[in-house]
Amino acid sequence: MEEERSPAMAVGGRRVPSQERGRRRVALILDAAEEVFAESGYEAATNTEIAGRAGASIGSVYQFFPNKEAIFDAVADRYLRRLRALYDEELSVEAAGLPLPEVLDRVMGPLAEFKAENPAFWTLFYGSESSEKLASAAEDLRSEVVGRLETIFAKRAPGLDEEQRRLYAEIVNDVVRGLFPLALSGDAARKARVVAEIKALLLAYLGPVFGTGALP
Amino acid sequence: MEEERSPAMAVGGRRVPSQERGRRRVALILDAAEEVFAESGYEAATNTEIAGRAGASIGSVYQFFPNKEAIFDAVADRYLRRLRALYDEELSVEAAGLPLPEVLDRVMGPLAEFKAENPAFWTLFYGSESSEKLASAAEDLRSEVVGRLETIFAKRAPGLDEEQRRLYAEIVNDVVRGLFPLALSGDAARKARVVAEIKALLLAYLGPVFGTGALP
Amino acid sequence: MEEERSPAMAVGGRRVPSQERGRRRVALILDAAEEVFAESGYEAATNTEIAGRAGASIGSVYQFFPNKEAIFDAVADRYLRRLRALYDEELSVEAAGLPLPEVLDRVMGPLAEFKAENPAFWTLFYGSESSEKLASAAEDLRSEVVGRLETIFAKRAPGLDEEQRRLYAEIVNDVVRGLFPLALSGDAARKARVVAEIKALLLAYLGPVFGTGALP
Amino acid sequence: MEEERSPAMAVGGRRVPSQERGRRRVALILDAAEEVFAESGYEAATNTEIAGRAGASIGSVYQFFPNKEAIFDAVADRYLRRLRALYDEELSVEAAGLPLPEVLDRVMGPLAEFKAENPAFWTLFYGSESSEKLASAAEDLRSEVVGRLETIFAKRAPGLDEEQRRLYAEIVNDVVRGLFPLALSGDAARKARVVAEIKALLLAYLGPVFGTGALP
DNA sequence: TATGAATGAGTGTTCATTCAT
DNA sequence: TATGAATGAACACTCATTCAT
Repeated sequence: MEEERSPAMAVGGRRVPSQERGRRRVALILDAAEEVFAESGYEAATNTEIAGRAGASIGSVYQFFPNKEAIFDAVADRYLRRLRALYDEELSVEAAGLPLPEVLDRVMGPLAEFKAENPAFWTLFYGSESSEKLASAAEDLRSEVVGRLETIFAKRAPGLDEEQRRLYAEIVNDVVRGLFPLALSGDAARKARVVAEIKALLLAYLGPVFGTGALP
Repeated sequence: MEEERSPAMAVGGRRVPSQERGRRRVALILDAAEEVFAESGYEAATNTEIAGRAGASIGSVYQFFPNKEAIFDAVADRYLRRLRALYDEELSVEAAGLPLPEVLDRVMGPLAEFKAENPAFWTLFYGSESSEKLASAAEDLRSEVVGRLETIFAKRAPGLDEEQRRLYAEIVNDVVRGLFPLALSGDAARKARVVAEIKALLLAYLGPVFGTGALP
Repeated sequence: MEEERSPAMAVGGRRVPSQERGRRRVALILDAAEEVFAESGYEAATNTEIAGRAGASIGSVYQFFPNKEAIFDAVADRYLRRLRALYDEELSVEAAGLPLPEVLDRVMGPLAEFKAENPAFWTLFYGSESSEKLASAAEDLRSEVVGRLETIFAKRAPGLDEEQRRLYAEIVNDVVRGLFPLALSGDAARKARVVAEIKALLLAYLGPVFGTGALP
Repeated sequence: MEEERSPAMAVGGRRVPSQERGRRRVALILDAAEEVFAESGYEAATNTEIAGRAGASIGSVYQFFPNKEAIFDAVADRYLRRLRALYDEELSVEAAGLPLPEVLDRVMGPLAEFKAENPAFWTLFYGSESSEKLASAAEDLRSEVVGRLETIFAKRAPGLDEEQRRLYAEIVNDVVRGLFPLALSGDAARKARVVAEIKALLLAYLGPVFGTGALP
């Protein structure tokens, strides 16, 4: 992935690894951190555990990250970049003109794919509100999605009050966020069914406002 | 509060306080725990802090609760009892026959009221932390609400496949849970508006299946 | 010692020990800390070592002191109280009227006694300037002595410019402080000799200004 | 600086740098170390910080110094050489014949100059920390000065008991060392005044023994 | 030779839990 | 029964030192 060339460190690292070895280390640490944060939550995760799973010594971790928070930030940042890349492909401005069901597919599709490929992601970002750390990272993610939805809604219903438009965007985001765990609570068939229900739900709600057909 | 006569301890207590004084102590501890858990989350909360706010010594706390987990369980249990009492009033079986909008009011009303009266509740149960502890408590709450919704839906659409019915119940629960935080992100007007939107959303989705009018 | 009834904790403790057992603990910890600080200096001293020598667990130490700094402060405070008590006896205002040699005895005597009884004291307070912690504690001690000297000098030479008087007081303090280690570098004979030299030195310097006889 | 031709490494180095480049590196490292030791004290100073300020990598530092102690020793040694050079000029054997006030000037002058030019020096050597490391370095410095004073005193009072003579030398050294910080606690006027007082103090004490005039 | 990544023992500190009084 | 002192494993983080490149 091109956008990860100069990685994580941009966010708040201690030392940008200048050797190839260091760059590999950082990636391993982030992978391990992802796992551990997801399993235990931010508070309960321990740097020692992260180091252990990354096959590194604790000192090595601190060579690149000044503290636990920075590790988390780097993980969050990596997620954000990846999700943004996914949405850049599927939910660009042109997508606004597609029929509403397809637009919804393109909202939920990347998220589903992302969730499948990054099992830690959902737990981490949408499974918490209490830790400020987590909440702020989740907020970044939320802005990303809500912003894109607003743009699309603006294209489809230019006359709509801006605040109302934003509310729609937020509702869509929160509905998806609220229902996605249900979609993963079973086998593929179940999953398909729940996703279909979510789509039905949103279509019933949004159709009258934004029209269901393709934009002319 | 009547429903707490034979109290919390049923869940995981060490010793059922037979003296009035003991019962008061337990209540104070739970009140304090509620506060502390809400402010700091389960992990970061400390038993010493809880004891302090309850005006008790740490030794005293351990006289009634064998460990931190038990305190949390008791808090959760108390919530569950209170919420159940609220729903017993508003969402009894007879409510199933009311017009759908009113049914939805009776689903969301108690929750809103409860959330308002117990500020710790939402943060604690729906702001997980991916801790198993929290997740299991949240699951109990979820069953409570989903079960009631199933009963109501069974009344309104007896022909519906049971699994489908359950899915509807779960979706309603998750939508409400997913959108409620948005409802509280602003002033009273905002709140009313978001709640109205949630209702509109659910009506548009459920109306065709369950009918919007009162049951004959 | 009467003045240590409600001890150390006044300075910045975490919890005032309410049980006798706790009070004994605190005293043991302070004794150990005194030793360790003296041997290793503030920076290099470790709380674990202090706990170990006090026969306490590390947790016990933190039960009474919130951090290393507080331990040091308590040690310093204890020294200050003890030294003050000593000087209260020997260097009260009336002492100002004695013959100068005796005044000097009463300046150096308590210090010598104190140094002998508290071997850690000198190393700790007069052996450092670099650590701010130490420096500030030393400053307190210095003020104590310099202040008393000023009072005495004021009595003996009321016409003297106040600033000049203060300078004399500071010089005496610093000379004593600077030469005392020499006084302890040998056996009793050597010690007596050096102390005599210090007295001679100060008499030669102060005599012309403050007179050597008793005040009328 | 001439006296550093075959440099510091004599004391505890790992490898005598034969290249010009290496010699410059060592000097830079020592400069940095001087700064860092002075700012933070021996214990708190970190080799990484030293390396950083010297514009070198930590590995590079270890190419020249086997450990932190060796760096300190080299710094101390450099000071000693410099101070010795200064005293070689001003306090040579011939100086013994000058009038006593001038002799004292030549004792204190170089020290004042040296202290002004090497701000780290005093803090480092006379602001111990009760570390053995520091103490031993300070001892070297002390010997240097005390030795010279003994020589001078031997010239001026050949009949004096050797031990007594040594005691005088030590006292002078300790008085100066003890009072110099006071001399720097204010502006130039204050400084001059305190230095004058020190001189007066020492003259009053030494005059009767060593005579104040020039040696015939 | 220079670089900087790797190591891990050690430090201050916290907190659930136990236990003596 | 109530109190609060005692315990120690665990955690975040540092830093001297070594070693691969």
